[in-house]
Amino acid sequence: MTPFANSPLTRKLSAFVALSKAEFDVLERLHQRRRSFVAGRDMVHQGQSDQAAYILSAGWVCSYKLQPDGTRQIVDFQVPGDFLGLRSVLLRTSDHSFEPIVEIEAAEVLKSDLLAAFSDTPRLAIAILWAASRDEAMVVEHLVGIGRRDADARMAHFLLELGSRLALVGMGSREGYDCPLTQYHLADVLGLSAIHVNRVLRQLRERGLVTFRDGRVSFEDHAGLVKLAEFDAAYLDQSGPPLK
Amino acid sequence: MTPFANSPLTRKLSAFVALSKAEFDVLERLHQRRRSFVAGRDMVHQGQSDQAAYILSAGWVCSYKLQPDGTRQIVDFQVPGDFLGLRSVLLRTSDHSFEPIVEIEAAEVLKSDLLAAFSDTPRLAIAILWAASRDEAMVVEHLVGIGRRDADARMAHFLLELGSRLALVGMGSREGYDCPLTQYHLADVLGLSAIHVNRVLRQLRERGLVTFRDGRVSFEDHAGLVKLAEFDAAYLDQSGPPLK
DNA sequence: CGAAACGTTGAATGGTTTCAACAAGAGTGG
DNA sequence: CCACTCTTGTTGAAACCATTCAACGTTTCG
Repeated sequence: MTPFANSPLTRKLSAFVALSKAEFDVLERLHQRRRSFVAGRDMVHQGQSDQAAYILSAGWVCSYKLQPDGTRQIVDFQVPGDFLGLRSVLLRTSDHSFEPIVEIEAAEVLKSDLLAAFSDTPRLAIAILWAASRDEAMVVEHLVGIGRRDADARMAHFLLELGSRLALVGMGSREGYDCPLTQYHLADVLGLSAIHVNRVLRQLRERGLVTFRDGRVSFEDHAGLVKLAEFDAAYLDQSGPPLK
Repeated sequence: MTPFANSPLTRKLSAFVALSKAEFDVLERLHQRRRSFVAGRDMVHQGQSDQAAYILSAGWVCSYKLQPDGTRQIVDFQVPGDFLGLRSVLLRTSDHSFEPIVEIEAAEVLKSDLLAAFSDTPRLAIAILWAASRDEAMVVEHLVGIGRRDADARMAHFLLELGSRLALVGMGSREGYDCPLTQYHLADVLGLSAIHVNRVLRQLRERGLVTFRDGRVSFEDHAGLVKLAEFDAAYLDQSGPPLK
């Protein structure tokens, strides 16, 4: 096993594609330029045009957009194994900001490194683009949730989705997972007020479904929660990238 | 001028990149396989895995997701010049459905044609991927709107965004544009009830901002509407794809 | 100790939905 | 041609979900 066989990104991709030794090695090379960032200070600002992307290896990040009136909408969270700013590398300036929620570890990936990796190992390129496409599917699902689910189902769905994502990199299970988010983060991602988030959490707890407390999400009735959220993980556990 | 210099897609891309003769020709070739579809019947179903994409040349389409409870959330509309199902060609099965809103004209693009075009004219590839990335930015902006704007601003923002998109292909101006959507479509895209859409439209009309009537959107106070929606077209009129 | 961040709760307000009803036009079959 | 239905648009009233305002508790940290 290569030293990075346990890097979260490798784990995630391995869940869907059998990677060759050469592909492992290229992934390993992409992890070379390690950096860390403190919590709370933006890594990338809205409008900034930056040529670097990151592979998150430890910690949580959120990507968000600020409104003129001061409210913010979190578009997505990144957890270990996720790419960060992939789009802005390949295509254009970022139109949203990235903020580490806790201190994080990330590998910086330069545009040139990425393009080189892509031409060396096309299958890896497809696997990575597939992961990016999965991120997009999550944004769409998120849109559906905010548009058409009430606060309870929204919260339930969100907590379940996070659970699935974390399970893929070995950081969560059907029992629950560690989660550094505050109720303010939940409010900003779900399009609710922090106060209402508090009430919704209380209600879910009193119904014996989930407990969100002290940085830990505990599923007490996983099946019940799935039913409440009408959660169908199909958009996450797709059949994988079209290799071969 | 080539026969397709006026195809909406060519117009759209030309607004951001100066296309060479060769690139024009490749775009022309992509428009060969013309098809039409009747209104109301899905072109692609959720979950279907289809190898074809389409370039929409006339008419409107909506892409949406159906919820288990029967409600639907429209993710985006496609207007002439837009790609349809691009992602499902390159990457994976579609996770939402496409429904023509009126009878439409589209050019079918096979995976092989697209890949050939990409390798023949890399700049065109980048231009097309840039357009795809712009679509993504719209989905994100849409998410922000549903999460953090009230019904009035949401409606105003949506009507303005559509106006900008249509103006790019010569189908709209600061005065307004033709629009085949029903109030139910507006409800499903904005995450509102059709009844409330009706009230919001009435209010915007009575405030002298915009009139939505008989298949026509008329801006009566464009500046006022921009202000109400806090509409900033930056995410649409980006500096263009990173060519050169 | 005081300040700041996060969590918690109650009461009032308000935006949005639901229910119910009706109007107008298009298309259909008798 | 008419009656019929279906789709779309419109409006009022009641109910409800979520927000805002206000207050207070807890923990952490300088």
